[in-house]
Amino acid sequence: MADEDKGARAARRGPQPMKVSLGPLPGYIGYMLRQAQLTVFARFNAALSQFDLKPGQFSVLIVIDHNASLRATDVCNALGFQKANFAPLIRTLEQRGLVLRRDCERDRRTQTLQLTAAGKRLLARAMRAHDEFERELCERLGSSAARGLLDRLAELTQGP
Amino acid sequence: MADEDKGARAARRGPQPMKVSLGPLPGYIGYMLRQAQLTVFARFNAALSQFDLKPGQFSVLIVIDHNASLRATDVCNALGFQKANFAPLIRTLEQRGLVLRRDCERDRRTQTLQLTAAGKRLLARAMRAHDEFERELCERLGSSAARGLLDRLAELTQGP
DNA sequence: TATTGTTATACTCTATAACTATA
DNA sequence: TATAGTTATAGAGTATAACAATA
Repeated sequence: MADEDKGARAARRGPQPMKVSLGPLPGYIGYMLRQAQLTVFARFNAALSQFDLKPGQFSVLIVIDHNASLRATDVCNALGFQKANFAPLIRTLEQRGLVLRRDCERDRRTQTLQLTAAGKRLLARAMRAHDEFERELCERLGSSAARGLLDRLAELTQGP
Repeated sequence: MADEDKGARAARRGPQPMKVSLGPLPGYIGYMLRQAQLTVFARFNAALSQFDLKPGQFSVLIVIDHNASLRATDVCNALGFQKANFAPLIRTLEQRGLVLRRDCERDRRTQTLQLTAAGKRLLARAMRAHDEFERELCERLGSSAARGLLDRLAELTQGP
């Protein structure tokens, strides 16, 4: 439908697509954080769509890659997962051949997690796509402002 | 359990609570945005718990309060709700006596939304609690840094 | 024909409790 | 007794499709 039609119809009818005021919401840190997070996650998913990696899966691969002999509990504590929710996530990654679970000799309740060769390859490719994604975010903000943003976000996350 | 016990046991056993490296994650805008949003929303819910208002409900009350003769579609467009998910939310607010839906004379498909007197009173009290909550966030960051943060978040939210 | 608002439904994320096998 | 990991389950939040009433 053309804009002229829409405007004309709105003028003659009563209810119409309104210009809505958000009031003080755009000045609220919580509201803006939420909007930004939704936007950035949507862009993340678009940028990494070819790898079929959601943010949570990507972060798990990174943490496993950066720590030798990790256990499921360690990953959960580091990333804030409930262990009950971690089980299906890691099973998916294992079934995709990205992660290997090896029985631990010293404690037979647990397995140590590591990336397979295929997992390392996929993560390396995903990291390149993510680095480009991150670079675009920083370009949008300016590199100095981007560092400042990370510092502010860390301050919000910390503490009581 | 005392720390000494934990440390001693960890030394003699194999697997232990590890110091886990997050690798590059704390340098990623998406990761830090998510952590900060989770933290801030948890604090929001604590600060407004006595009013039984979740962030989405609070934002709906604010938008209705700041716009005369709003329709459901307008609120959905402004706040990014699906209309199917808005229906139960606004019904809850109506049943709590906070919002009034008046049949629209000019378009009988729709109703105009407005706050009841009780809705205005509750929102006013919730706003005072939220202003205090926001003040604490800004204190944590410093007021100049807080303004900068809002600007960066707006830049992330905007555009393609 | 298009739009408003509703219901039904499904998928994801997240949270808790109960269970097993170990320790 | 306490811990690691699993399953089952329930609650949010979010998405689409189909529908009735109205424009």
